[in-house]
Amino acid sequence: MAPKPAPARLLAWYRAHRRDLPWRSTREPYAIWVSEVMLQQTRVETVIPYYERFLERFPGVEQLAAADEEEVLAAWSGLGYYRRARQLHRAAREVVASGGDLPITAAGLRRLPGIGEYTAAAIASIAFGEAVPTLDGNVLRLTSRLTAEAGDVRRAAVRRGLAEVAAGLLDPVRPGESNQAMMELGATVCRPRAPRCLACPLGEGCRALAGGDPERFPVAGGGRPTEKVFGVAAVVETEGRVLLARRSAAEAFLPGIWEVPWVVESRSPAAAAALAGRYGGEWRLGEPLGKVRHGITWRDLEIEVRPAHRRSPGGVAEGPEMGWFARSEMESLPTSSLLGKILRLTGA
DNA sequence: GATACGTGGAG
DNA sequence: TCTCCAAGTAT
Repeated sequence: MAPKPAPARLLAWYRAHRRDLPWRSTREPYAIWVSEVMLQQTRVETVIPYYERFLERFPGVEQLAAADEEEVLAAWSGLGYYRRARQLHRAAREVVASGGDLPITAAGLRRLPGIGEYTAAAIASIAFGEAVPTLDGNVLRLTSRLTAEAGDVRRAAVRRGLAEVAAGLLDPVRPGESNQAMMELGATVCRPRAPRCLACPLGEGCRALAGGDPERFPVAGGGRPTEKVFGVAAVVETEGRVLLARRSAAEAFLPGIWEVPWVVESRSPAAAAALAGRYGGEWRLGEPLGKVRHGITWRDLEIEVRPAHRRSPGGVAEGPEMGWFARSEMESLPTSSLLGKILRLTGA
């Protein structure tokens, strides 16, 4: 007899091991919606009491829409990410204004404030039976391990591939239950650390388990950890204008981005001296921050970079273009987040 | 694609 | 104490 297909094994496991959670005893769209928004980046145990109190206070979308924002926020107080409460409230008013029923497809739900890709799929599959996979953190981890996905899961293409894997685990007749089964499996068995692979119904086909180190997945960050490096930035300011340099378009990393001249080099006094010498300053590793000499503010920086993105000393300063810009002008330039940090550190 | 957004639990 | 991060979304 052939072994049961994966979607069936998954469902069987879920029915035997699922936790009894308040929102699992209903398929009412509003209740599912509230639970899914509350569960965004928030632990199940934390959500439970909030969910029960919220539904008692606002039993349906009409009551929620009729409430003052202040009341809604009060009910949310302590849960965190308060934008969720405001957007849920706003969305409830939109729903009531357009008839009182939630959109029944993921695409329709997706247009409501506070409902992103995940939440739209969750509500559509659980409350309305649409066969769309939910790619939350749990499912991402589960599918990346099943396939031993080596690509960075922050990349859109990799995530699309994992969504395909999740779609393959869906029972088309019970997509909501399948999705919850994947999330439950990810939360209780395929955990971030110390996964319980012996208890996993999908262990037989899991490539990460076969590889011997499931915790290696999901891969984020190009496969290599970030490293702390020490560097220095030169904020050269004259008459209210700041000297910026731009990389050549030929450079692979951040071409065309304006930056203050800076170097990044792992604990290399030589590199620091080279830059300091170029601008006539004197600088040594470990000196206090914000030293000003002749209009030049030198900033020590400790930042995290990926080894693949390490540039040679003075990489930016050696770019083909240099220019002076008022701080107000910089808002319209393509700049890196690092520039913003540096300018904030050096004040107005 | 990187970041900000809140809080509390686990290792 | 400290880091990581948990059923993400919006910008």
